[in-house]
Amino acid sequence: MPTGVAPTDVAPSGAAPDLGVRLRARRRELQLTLQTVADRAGLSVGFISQIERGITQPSLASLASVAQVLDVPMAHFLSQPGGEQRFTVAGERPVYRISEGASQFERLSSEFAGNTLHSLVIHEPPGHRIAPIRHAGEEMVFVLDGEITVEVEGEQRVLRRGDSVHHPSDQVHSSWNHTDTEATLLWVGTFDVFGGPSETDLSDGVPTDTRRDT
Amino acid sequence: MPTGVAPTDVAPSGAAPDLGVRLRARRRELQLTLQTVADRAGLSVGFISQIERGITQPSLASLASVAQVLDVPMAHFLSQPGGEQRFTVAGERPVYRISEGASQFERLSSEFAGNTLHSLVIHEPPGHRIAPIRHAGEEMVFVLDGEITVEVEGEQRVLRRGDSVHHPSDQVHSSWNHTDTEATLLWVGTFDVFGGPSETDLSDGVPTDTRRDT
DNA sequence: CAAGATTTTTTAGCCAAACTAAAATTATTC
DNA sequence: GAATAATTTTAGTTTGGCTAAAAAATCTTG
Repeated sequence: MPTGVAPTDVAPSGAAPDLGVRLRARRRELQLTLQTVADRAGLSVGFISQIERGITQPSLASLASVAQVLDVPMAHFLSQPGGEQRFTVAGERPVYRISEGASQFERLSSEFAGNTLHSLVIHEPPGHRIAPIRHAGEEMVFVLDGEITVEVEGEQRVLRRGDSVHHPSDQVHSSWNHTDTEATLLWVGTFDVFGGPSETDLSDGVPTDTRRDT
Repeated sequence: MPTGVAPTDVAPSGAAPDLGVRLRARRRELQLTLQTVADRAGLSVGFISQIERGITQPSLASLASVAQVLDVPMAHFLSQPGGEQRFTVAGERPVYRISEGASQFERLSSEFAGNTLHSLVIHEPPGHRIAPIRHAGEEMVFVLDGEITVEVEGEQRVLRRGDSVHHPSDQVHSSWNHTDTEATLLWVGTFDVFGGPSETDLSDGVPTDTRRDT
C-alpha cells in the first residue's frame, strides 16, 4: 500500500476545499484501499482517486455513498478546522450584555473554519422571559446553577442544577427564569449567536433570550 | 407571492432527503424570492425551484453558492432533526462505567435523526490518564468541578472549575486528572461515543478516556 | 535486490443529469 | 378585474460525473 501524499496533487475546489483531503485522510484512518471504498460505494476506483486529488467533485448521491462507507456524515467532508483560542478561563472571559437587565453572556467556543459547536455561559436574571422561537440548528442547555423553566414543543419542564435539555432548534422553544435569583446556564448550539458571517445570523439564529432583547 | 407548499411536490432523494424542504424553508425565513436567490447564486430560477421540489439535485458547487446566499453552511441542508428524550435530570441519569477505576459517564444528549451534538457528564477519577488521540469531529470540555490537565497540539493547560477548551478533534489531544479528587466535566462533541451507527465509530470517535479504557 | 502483486493514477471516452431560457401557470397587489 | 410578481413547466444544451482499461507507482516477499 502506498504511503504519503503529494499535496500538490490536490487541486483546490471552491465548493468544498478540503473534500478530497478529508476523504483520503478518513480512508487511511480506516486503512481502506481506493478499490474497497469504490466497491462498497458502487463507484469506480479511478473516480475515488480523482475526488481525493481534487480533480473532480462527486454528486451529492455519490458523496452520500462514500460517506456511508467511511462511516461519517457528509458534513465531515464539507468543513475545515483550523485552530484558534481554544482555552477559556472562568472569570477571565469577557462578559457581554445587550441591554440593561438582560442576560449576560460569556463565550466559550473558539472560531475555526467550519466549526460547528458554539457555546456560551449565560447568566439569566430573575423573571427574564423569552418569547417562543424556532430556527434551524440544534442546541442544548445544561443548568450550572439556579433554576429555569423550559418549554419545547409544548412540553414544559423546570430545570435545576445539573439538569439539561437537548433538542433540534426548529422545534418551538422558549424559556424563563421563574425564580428571584440569577440562573447560570451552559448553552451549546450548532449555530452562531454573535459574530456570524452576516447580520442575518443574528436575527435568525440567536438563543431565545437574545432574541427577546432585540 | 405564493404561500403554502404542496408536500407531494417534493420527491425524496436518497442523498439528502430534506435538502429541498430545508432550502425552501430557509429561503422563506429570509423572505427571499426564487429569483433573488437564483440571481445571487448565479443559477437559474427554474433550477432553484426544481431543487426545492426535489426534482433535481445540485452539484456541490451549486449547493455551495446557494448556501452562501442563504448564509448557512452546506451541512444545513444535509441533516434532518426529529425529536426524542430531550430533558435529563441530575441524579436520575444512568451512569455508565466501562471498567473498575475508570471514568463514569452520564449521557445528556438525545438522539434524533441527523443530530449533531453529543454530550456527556464525565466523572474523571484521580490520576486517570488518557493517551493522546486524534479523530474526526469537534469537541469541547467545560469543567463543572475539580481540575484536569488538557493538552491539545502540544499546548498544555490546567483547567479548573468553569474553564473550558474547544478544538477540532483531529488535533492531537489528551487529558488527565492530576489531582487526588474526582473531576466532573461536561463534554460536548460532534461525534457519538456510544450507540453509533456502527462499531467503527467506537474505535474512532470516542473521547480520550474511553479509548484508554478499551 | 528483483519479481510479482497490489494500489493508485491516467486516459479517453459516454451519457445522464445539472442547468438553461422562455413560456405557461399561479399567486399577489392595487 | 387587470397588472405585476413569483413559481412551475418544458424542451432542450452541455458539461462534468463517472466509467473501463491501460499505465504507472508503490508495496510485499523471497
